[in-house]
Amino acid sequence: MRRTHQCGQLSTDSAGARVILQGWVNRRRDLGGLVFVDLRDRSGLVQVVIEPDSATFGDMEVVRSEFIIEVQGIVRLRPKEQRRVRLSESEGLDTGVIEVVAEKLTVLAEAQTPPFLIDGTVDASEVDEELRLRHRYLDLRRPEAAHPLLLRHRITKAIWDYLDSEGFVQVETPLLTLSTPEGARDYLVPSRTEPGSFYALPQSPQLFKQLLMMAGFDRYFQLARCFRDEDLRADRQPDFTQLDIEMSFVEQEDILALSEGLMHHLIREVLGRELALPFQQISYREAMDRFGSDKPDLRNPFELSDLSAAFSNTEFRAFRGALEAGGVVRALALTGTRLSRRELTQLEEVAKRRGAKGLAWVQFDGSAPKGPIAKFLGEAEVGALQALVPEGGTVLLVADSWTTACTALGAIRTEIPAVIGVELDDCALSFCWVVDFPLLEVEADGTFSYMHHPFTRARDEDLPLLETDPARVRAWAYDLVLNGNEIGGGSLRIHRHDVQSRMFELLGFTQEEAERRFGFFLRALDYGAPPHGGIAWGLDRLIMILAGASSLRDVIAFPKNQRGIDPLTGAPAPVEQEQLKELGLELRPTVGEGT
RNA sequence: GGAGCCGUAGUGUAGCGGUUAGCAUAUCUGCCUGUCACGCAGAAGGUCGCGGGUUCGAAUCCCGUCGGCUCCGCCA
Repeated sequence: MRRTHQCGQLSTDSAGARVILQGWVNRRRDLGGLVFVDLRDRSGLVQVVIEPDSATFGDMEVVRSEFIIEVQGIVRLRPKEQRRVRLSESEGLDTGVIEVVAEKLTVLAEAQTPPFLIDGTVDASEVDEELRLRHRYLDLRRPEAAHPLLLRHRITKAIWDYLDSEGFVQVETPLLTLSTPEGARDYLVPSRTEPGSFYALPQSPQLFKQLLMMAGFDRYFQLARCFRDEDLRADRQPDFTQLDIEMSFVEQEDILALSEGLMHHLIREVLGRELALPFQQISYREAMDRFGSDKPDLRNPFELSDLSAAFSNTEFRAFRGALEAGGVVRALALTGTRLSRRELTQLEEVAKRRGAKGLAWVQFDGSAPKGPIAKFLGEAEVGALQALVPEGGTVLLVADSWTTACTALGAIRTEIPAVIGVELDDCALSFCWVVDFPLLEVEADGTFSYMHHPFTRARDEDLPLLETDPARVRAWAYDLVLNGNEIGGGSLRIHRHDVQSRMFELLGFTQEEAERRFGFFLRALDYGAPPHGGIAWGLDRLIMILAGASSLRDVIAFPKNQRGIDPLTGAPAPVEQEQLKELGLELRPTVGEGT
């Protein structure tokens, strides 16, 4: 290796040293008789000065931004009046006080003018994101773009260290595996050796990690790549990374405690902050009741309340209809806040998007209620409403089924801070657990589907309900929530063949179907499966929040755009006819160009 | 599958019925020995995403389409 230092390593201590640096030209300032170059590598920037009497002065002529050059020279303190405490944003580096006087300058690689400025003078948000992703290798030269990846590295390092010290074993599970029904859409990979058959890329290593427990691996983890062929969002990529954890002979509290310990370690290591443990636990029911969400953001001060009783004799037809249909009247009280018509309309849109038929509102500016529904309100109802906003303000109301009313107001609750101009503390790390999820969800057609996944264990005391009232059965399932984002979820698993079969049955699988899809797994259960459970963290999302990013794309080296296309490589792309033939595949003429 | 926002030199933007399509920055040339977003002078650079329509006249208005982003559905 020729280089003796990295740019950012140099400091006043290096003064007088002869160094060889290699890096990119961040900027060039040509004063005619004197040329300055800011040289950049991963460690930071340092100023190189080429003096007119230098033998290498002429070499500078051709050098442009983003050329890669080697500079041999002497480090010296800058003239006193020319010292800059900080030239770069890189923490604490004081290369602004020194410079490298070039004795020899060699161009290692020329570079075209980049399609967007990457010298730190333009903020990334001002450049079209697609352009940046198409040239991601240029984008990542910017320290701000590279930062989330460096943070990511430190986070995964902390995870490895902590789990290793806790006796966990990292095991890799296959990427080419079996498609299992339901859940998300699978990515399929055709088999050449078994024409007509397909692998699926794993949506998660769920069954493999359970098999590892049956194999006696006690404590397992993996930074597992997972694949789900669903539409993308700012916080959803088709291939993403889970921290997958599974433990044997444990109960729910053991897994929560392990997760908390790990999170505490991680936050201390990468942010130098101390988390208060344990995290608050909120039941699913309570989370929905109070926050209208199963991933409540506890930084948000507003809460929902129930006014079903107060409106039991209401004359307001829309509310009475909802109550008679077995629904509820729920409210979101905004003490001291008045909203404009325009804002109320905007919020009503939010409620409607979540299935509410409308959004009612009442404002108190004294004791008289104002708003379109005020004239339908009896004295008791006005009293109940006013009790929610004793100092005046707005009450937003939705009457509907419990789920719809809670969800709609929950969505509004999330919007409120932005609407009324209150900022949630973005430095806060507000963790909580949501626990006691229902085992099952009732579909529109009245059938049951699992809420978490079909391997989730029901709470023992709720088991009798499976026959009488399955919707009320609670699961040993939990989600980890950070600032209103679901960043992890897990459960205790079924470890008995008979219980697992019963679960499949309940979910509408015929015995034959269950055998065909999960036979290998049911057989494994017959050979002695320990009680076990685990959790999977959405690693990308966690990093996104800790990096202060607003999109998963910022924390993934080479992300895909909203249509699942990688703007850099252009994937996915058509393949040669020959490749299809080998796989025994034929494209329908209407599909793609199919070259 | 659906809704919304956005597409103008390399980049970021102004212009919103008649402009030689403006500005900044980058690029190129010249000058410049202490700059650090160097400065100064000059030059080049535009199918106004694409197609159609309205109009005497369209970057501008209308329709369609393509692309990007955000959201709903979907994501055990």
